[in-house]
Amino acid sequence: MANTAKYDREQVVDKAMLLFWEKGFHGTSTRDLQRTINLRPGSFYAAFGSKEQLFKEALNRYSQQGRDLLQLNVAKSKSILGAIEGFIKALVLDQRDQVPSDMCMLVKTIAELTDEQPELVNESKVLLQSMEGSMVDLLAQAKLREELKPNVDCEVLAKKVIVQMMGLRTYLRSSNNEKLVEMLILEIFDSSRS
Amino acid sequence: MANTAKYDREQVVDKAMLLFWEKGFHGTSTRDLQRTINLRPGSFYAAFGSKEQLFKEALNRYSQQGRDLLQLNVAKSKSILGAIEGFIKALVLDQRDQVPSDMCMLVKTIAELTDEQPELVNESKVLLQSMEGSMVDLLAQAKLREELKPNVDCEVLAKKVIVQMMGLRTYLRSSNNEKLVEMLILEIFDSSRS
DNA sequence: TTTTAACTTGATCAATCGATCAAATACAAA
DNA sequence: TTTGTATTTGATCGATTGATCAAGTTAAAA
Repeated sequence: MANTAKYDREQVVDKAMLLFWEKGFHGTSTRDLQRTINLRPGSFYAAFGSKEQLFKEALNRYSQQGRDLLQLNVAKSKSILGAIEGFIKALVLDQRDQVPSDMCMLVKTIAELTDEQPELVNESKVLLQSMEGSMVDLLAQAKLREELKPNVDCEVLAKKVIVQMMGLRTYLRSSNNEKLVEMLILEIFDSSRS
Repeated sequence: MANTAKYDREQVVDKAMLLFWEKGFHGTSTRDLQRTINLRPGSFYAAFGSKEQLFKEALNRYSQQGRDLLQLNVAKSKSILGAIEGFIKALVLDQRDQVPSDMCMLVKTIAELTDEQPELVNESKVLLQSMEGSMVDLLAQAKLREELKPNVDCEVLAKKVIVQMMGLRTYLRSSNNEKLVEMLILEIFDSSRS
């Protein structure tokens, strides 16, 4: 009936995500994008509608990658807390030289954008909430396994973990002090471990 | 000998700073700026040279405001730790409805910009370092006054405080959870107080 | 093999970007 | 009051922005 697209949508979104992650929404031009993903304007707008919609898709792709990394660490670690620590270390330190920014793309987005892009700000907030939810679930499991003190509030602890991750990644970007960041990652659960 | 400028440079930089703080470097156009500070292009470029130079001046103005707020809290508080807590509360919570963003302008800048604006990224890092230095000095005073446990490393604690501030302001932006943030501010010195 | 609809391509749109400049204006010094 | 110069003004620069579109190309369905 018709011609078929010659590009792989997943690969394209992935490349766009990396560029957006590095340069931000306003710092990335549609021509940057089109060159990076090797699509001419017609194909670009037929596939994604607008720069904003592609960014939204990139946010979700980014978030999915984060979930995958967390799942990977849960699978390969014996303890839940060890898995979370491994996840944070991998995300914040080990992946450093393989990704375009030290900072979380969702954080970069809520930091950069205003009410002029409400959908993108909101999507980032929702995805961060979702990550916090996954953290709550894992900590609840850790509590069942008696890895945590019985009086620990998992929802509060999850929020603390997210706050630490946000702070540590930002601090790493500003100071490049890996030693300190590694130390503080290991301290996250210090007062909650059983 | 000549005509004299009709604008107050400090007021102009202050207004520009607020706009940059809200919308970021790429999100703020020179026309936005010129309208906000009521200067025509000629005066604008005669006074500041470029958008980038004005942004740099705005960063320093922002940083000076932060130092002033810290100094104010030191002056009106009996204890050093109380002063730092008061400063953080004022900055993160009380000022919320009077400033254009929940987040630190220096953090927003290092989050948004790349090697394409090395001077602005570097200036932000330097100013953050300077704030950390002030924090070290205050904590050293607190230690002398025996507000801190004798084994506390002031330089490490200062870094922890900065990490917390970065994390908490970002988390507040993403979740709007003032209650939690207030609680976590009060916990910052929990394990260091004598 | 022909048809037909989806996809690709490159030119191009109006709007806006950061920045420049000549002319008009205004004020301090002579 | 006149002179000289710094400032102000608005037009305008070339480049780039996000996005549109018609023409050309491709491949699945008939």
